[in-house]
Amino acid sequence: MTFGEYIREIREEKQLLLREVASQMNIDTALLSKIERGTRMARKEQAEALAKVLKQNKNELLQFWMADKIVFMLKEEKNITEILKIVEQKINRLSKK
Amino acid sequence: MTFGEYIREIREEKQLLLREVASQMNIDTALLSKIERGTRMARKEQAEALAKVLKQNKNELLQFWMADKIVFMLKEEKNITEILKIVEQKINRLSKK
DNA sequence: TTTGACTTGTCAATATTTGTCTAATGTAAG
DNA sequence: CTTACATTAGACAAATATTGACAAGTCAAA
Repeated sequence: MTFGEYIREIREEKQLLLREVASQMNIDTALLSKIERGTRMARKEQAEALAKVLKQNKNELLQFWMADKIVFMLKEEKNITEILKIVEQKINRLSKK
Repeated sequence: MTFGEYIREIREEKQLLLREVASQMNIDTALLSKIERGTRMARKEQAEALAKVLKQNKNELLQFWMADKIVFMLKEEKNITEILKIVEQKINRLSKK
Protein backbone atom coordinates (compact mmCIF):
# COMPACT_ATOMS: atom_id res chain seq x y z
CA MET A 1 0.00 0.00 0.00
CA THR A 2 1.40 3.35 -1.01
CA PHE A 3 1.36 6.52 1.03
CA GLY A 4 -1.37 7.91 -1.19
CA GLU A 5 -3.59 4.86 -0.90
CA TYR A 6 -3.08 4.93 2.80
CA ILE A 7 -4.20 8.48 3.37
CA ARG A 8 -7.08 8.10 0.99
CA GLU A 9 -8.28 5.18 3.03
CA ILE A 10 -8.13 7.20 6.20
CA ARG A 11 -9.81 10.18 4.60
CA GLU A 12 -12.66 8.03 3.37
CA GLU A 13 -13.05 6.32 6.72
CA LYS A 14 -13.46 9.74 8.21
CA GLN A 15 -15.86 10.69 5.42
CA LEU A 16 -13.93 13.78 4.52
CA LEU A 17 -13.92 15.32 1.07
CA LEU A 18 -10.75 16.06 -0.87
CA ARG A 19 -11.89 19.66 -0.83
CA GLU A 20 -12.12 19.74 2.95
CA VAL A 21 -8.76 18.17 3.62
CA ALA A 22 -7.01 20.12 0.88
CA SER A 23 -8.38 23.38 2.20
CA GLN A 24 -7.08 22.65 5.69
CA MET A 25 -3.71 21.92 4.13
CA ASN A 26 -3.84 25.11 2.07
CA ILE A 27 -3.41 23.34 -1.20
CA ASP A 28 -5.51 22.84 -4.27
CA THR A 29 -7.93 19.93 -4.35
CA ALA A 30 -6.38 18.70 -7.55
CA LEU A 31 -3.00 18.43 -5.89
CA LEU A 32 -4.30 16.35 -3.03
CA SER A 33 -6.06 14.15 -5.52
CA LYS A 34 -2.79 13.60 -7.29
CA ILE A 35 -0.99 12.83 -4.07
CA GLU A 36 -3.57 10.24 -3.14
CA ARG A 37 -3.39 8.68 -6.57
CA GLY A 38 0.38 8.67 -6.52
CA THR A 39 0.92 10.85 -9.56
CA ARG A 40 2.51 13.45 -7.32
CA MET A 41 4.66 12.96 -4.27
CA ALA A 42 3.68 14.87 -1.15
CA ARG A 43 6.27 17.19 0.26
CA LYS A 44 7.38 16.65 3.82
CA GLU A 45 5.36 19.61 5.09
CA GLN A 46 2.33 18.22 3.32
CA ALA A 47 2.77 14.84 4.90
CA GLU A 48 2.93 16.59 8.25
CA ALA A 49 -0.16 18.61 7.47
CA LEU A 50 -1.94 15.41 6.53
CA ALA A 51 -1.05 13.85 9.85
CA LYS A 52 -2.56 16.82 11.58
CA VAL A 53 -5.73 17.03 9.54
CA LEU A 54 -6.32 13.28 9.59
CA LYS A 55 -5.27 13.04 13.23
CA GLN A 56 -2.58 10.48 12.64
CA ASN A 57 0.68 10.00 14.48
CA LYS A 58 3.04 12.37 12.75
CA ASN A 59 6.24 10.38 13.09
CA GLU A 60 4.59 7.21 11.95
CA LEU A 61 3.12 8.86 8.90
CA LEU A 62 6.42 10.50 8.07
CA GLN A 63 8.13 7.16 8.24
CA PHE A 64 5.61 5.77 5.87
CA TRP A 65 6.09 8.72 3.58
CA MET A 66 9.86 8.37 3.58
CA ALA A 67 9.63 4.64 2.95
CA ASP A 68 7.44 5.42 -0.02
CA LYS A 69 10.04 7.77 -1.46
CA ILE A 70 12.70 5.13 -1.17
CA VAL A 71 10.53 2.45 -2.73
CA PHE A 72 9.84 4.84 -5.56
CA MET A 73 13.57 5.29 -6.14
CA LEU A 74 14.20 1.57 -6.06
CA LYS A 75 11.24 0.50 -8.15
CA GLU A 76 13.11 0.64 -11.45
CA GLU A 77 16.21 -1.05 -10.15
CA LYS A 78 17.25 -4.56 -10.86
CA ASN A 79 18.90 -5.87 -7.72
CA ILE A 80 16.80 -4.20 -5.12
CA THR A 81 17.60 -6.74 -2.43
CA GLU A 82 21.30 -6.37 -2.99
CA ILE A 83 21.04 -2.59 -2.86
CA LEU A 84 19.11 -2.73 0.40
CA LYS A 85 21.78 -4.97 1.87
CA ILE A 86 24.42 -2.43 1.02
CA VAL A 87 22.30 0.34 2.50
CA GLU A 88 21.97 -1.59 5.74
CA GLN A 89 25.68 -2.19 5.94
CA LYS A 90 26.38 1.47 5.42
CA ILE A 91 23.81 2.48 8.00
CA ASN A 92 25.20 0.06 10.54
CA ARG A 93 28.66 1.42 10.07
CA LEU A 94 27.37 4.96 10.40
CA SER A 95 25.59 4.27 13.65
CA LYS A 96 28.64 2.63 15.17
CA LYS A 97 30.49 5.91 14.95
CA MET B 1 32.54 4.00 2.86
CA THR B 2 30.78 6.36 0.52
CA PHE B 3 30.66 6.11 -3.25
CA GLY B 4 33.11 8.97 -3.51
CA GLU B 5 35.60 7.47 -1.09
CA TYR B 6 35.32 4.22 -2.96
CA ILE B 7 36.13 5.55 -6.39
CA ARG B 8 38.89 7.70 -5.02
CA GLU B 9 40.45 4.63 -3.54
CA ILE B 10 40.30 2.82 -6.85
CA ARG B 11 41.62 5.78 -8.75
CA GLU B 12 44.58 6.09 -6.42
CA GLU B 13 45.29 2.39 -6.58
CA LYS B 14 45.48 2.76 -10.31
CA GLN B 15 47.63 5.85 -9.91
CA LEU B 16 45.40 7.95 -12.08
CA LEU B 17 45.05 11.69 -11.73
CA LEU B 18 41.75 13.46 -11.28
CA ARG B 19 42.55 15.27 -14.48
CA GLU B 20 42.97 12.03 -16.40
CA VAL B 21 39.82 10.40 -15.19
CA ALA B 22 37.76 13.55 -15.49
CA SER B 23 38.89 14.11 -19.03
CA GLN B 24 37.87 10.60 -20.02
CA MET B 25 34.49 11.30 -18.48
CA ASN B 26 34.23 14.61 -20.27
CA ILE B 27 33.76 16.58 -17.11
CA ASP B 28 35.68 19.24 -15.27
CA THR B 29 38.37 18.12 -12.83
CA ALA B 30 36.73 20.19 -10.15
CA LEU B 31 33.49 18.31 -10.54
CA LEU B 32 35.14 14.93 -10.16
CA SER B 33 36.94 16.21 -7.12
CA LYS B 34 33.62 17.15 -5.59
CA ILE B 35 32.10 13.81 -6.41
CA GLU B 36 34.96 12.01 -4.73
CA ARG B 37 34.72 14.22 -1.70
CA GLY B 38 30.98 13.79 -1.51
CA THR B 39 30.05 17.43 -1.91
CA ARG B 40 28.38 16.57 -5.18
CA MET B 41 26.43 13.49 -6.13
CA ALA B 42 27.44 11.80 -9.37
CA ARG B 43 24.74 11.43 -11.94
CA LYS B 44 23.90 7.96 -13.12
CA GLU B 45 25.70 8.48 -16.43
CA GLN B 46 28.73 9.67 -14.52
CA ALA B 47 28.71 6.61 -12.31
CA GLU B 48 28.59 4.50 -15.45
CA ALA B 49 31.42 6.46 -17.00
CA LEU B 50 33.44 5.91 -13.85
CA ALA B 51 32.89 2.19 -14.04
CA LYS B 52 34.20 2.25 -17.57
CA VAL B 53 37.23 4.42 -16.92
CA LEU B 54 38.17 2.63 -13.72
CA LYS B 55 37.35 -0.76 -15.21
CA GLN B 56 34.89 -1.72 -12.55
CA ASN B 57 31.80 -3.86 -12.86
CA LYS B 58 29.14 -1.44 -13.97
CA ASN B 59 26.15 -2.99 -12.22
CA GLU B 60 28.04 -3.37 -9.00
CA LEU B 61 29.16 0.21 -9.03
CA LEU B 62 25.68 1.42 -9.86
CA GLN B 63 24.31 -0.54 -6.94
CA PHE B 64 26.81 1.11 -4.71
CA TRP B 65 25.90 4.49 -6.14
CA MET B 66 22.19 3.95 -5.61
CA ALA B 67 22.77 2.71 -2.08
CA ASP B 68 24.67 5.90 -1.42
CA LYS B 69 21.77 7.99 -2.61
CA ILE B 70 19.42 6.19 -0.28
CA VAL B 71 21.75 6.48 2.68
CA PHE B 72 22.00 10.17 1.93
CA MET B 73 18.21 10.49 2.09
CA LEU B 74 18.00 8.53 5.32
CA LYS B 75 20.92 10.14 7.08
CA GLU B 76 18.86 12.85 8.71
CA GLU B 77 16.03 10.58 9.74
CA LYS B 78 15.33 9.39 13.21
CA ASN B 79 14.02 5.84 12.91
CA ILE B 80 16.08 4.62 10.05
CA THR B 81 15.74 0.97 11.01
CA GLU B 82 11.98 1.24 11.19
CA ILE B 83 11.85 2.97 7.82
CA LEU B 84 13.99 0.29 6.23
CA LYS B 85 11.68 -2.36 7.62
CA ILE B 86 8.73 -0.68 6.00
CA VAL B 87 10.62 -0.42 2.74
CA GLU B 88 11.37 -4.11 2.81
CA GLN B 89 7.76 -4.98 3.45
CA LYS B 90 6.66 -2.83 0.56
CA ILE B 91 9.26 -4.31 -1.73
CA ASN B 92 8.28 -7.84 -0.77
CA ARG B 93 4.66 -7.13 -1.54
CA LEU B 94 5.61 -5.58 -4.85
CA SER B 95 7.65 -8.56 -5.95
CA LYS B 96 4.89 -10.98 -5.09
CA LYS B 97 2.67 -9.42 -7.73
C1' DT C 1 59.36 30.45 -6.23
C1' DT C 2 57.53 27.51 -9.70
C1' DT C 3 54.87 23.70 -10.89
C1' DG C 4 51.31 20.50 -10.77
C1' DA C 5 47.42 18.27 -8.29
C1' DC C 6 43.59 19.10 -6.11
C1' DT C 7 39.86 22.03 -3.87
C1' DT C 8 36.60 25.80 -3.24
C1' DG C 9 33.24 29.33 -4.27
C1' DT C 10 30.36 31.30 -7.45
C1' DC C 11 27.35 31.67 -11.24
C1' DA C 12 24.56 31.10 -15.32
C1' DA C 13 22.20 27.60 -17.74
C1' DT C 14 19.13 23.75 -17.35
C1' DA C 15 16.12 20.75 -15.50
C1' DT C 16 12.81 19.43 -12.29
C1' DT C 17 9.15 20.21 -9.10
C1' DT C 18 5.38 22.59 -7.51
C1' DG C 19 0.81 24.50 -7.28
C1' DT C 20 -2.99 26.36 -9.65
C1' DC C 21 -6.28 26.98 -13.22
C1' DT C 22 -9.49 25.20 -16.46
C1' DA C 23 -11.81 21.69 -18.48
C1' DA C 24 -13.16 17.03 -18.38
C1' DT C 25 -15.18 12.99 -16.28
C1' DG C 26 -17.96 10.52 -13.19
C1' DT C 27 -22.08 9.99 -10.43
C1' DA C 28 -26.10 10.37 -7.75
C1' DA C 29 -30.49 12.91 -7.14
C1' DG C 30 -34.31 15.12 -8.82
C1' DC D 1 -32.35 14.42 -19.25
C1' DT D 2 -30.46 18.13 -16.29
C1' DT D 3 -28.22 19.74 -12.21
C1' DA D 4 -25.00 19.67 -8.64
C1' DC D 5 -21.05 18.22 -6.71
C1' DA D 6 -16.74 15.32 -6.19
C1' DT D 7 -12.85 13.97 -8.32
C1' DT D 8 -9.34 13.80 -12.05
C1' DA D 9 -6.47 15.20 -16.13
C1' DG D 10 -3.74 18.35 -18.67
C1' DA D 11 -1.27 22.42 -19.33
C1' DC D 12 1.19 26.17 -17.65
C1' DA D 13 4.04 29.65 -15.13
C1' DA D 14 6.58 30.19 -11.10
C1' DA D 15 9.57 28.49 -7.79
C1' DT D 16 13.50 25.40 -6.68
C1' DA D 17 17.13 22.48 -7.42
C1' DT D 18 20.85 20.59 -10.11
C1' DT D 19 24.41 20.87 -13.11
C1' DG D 20 28.88 22.02 -15.05
C1' DA D 21 32.31 25.36 -15.83
C1' DC D 22 35.39 28.88 -14.64
C1' DA D 23 38.60 31.35 -11.82
C1' DA D 24 40.96 31.67 -7.79
C1' DG D 25 42.59 29.31 -3.89
C1' DT D 26 45.47 25.82 -1.04
C1' DC D 27 49.04 22.61 -0.60
C1' DA D 28 53.19 19.92 -1.27
C1' DA D 29 57.18 18.66 -3.79
C1' DA D 30 60.92 20.13 -6.55
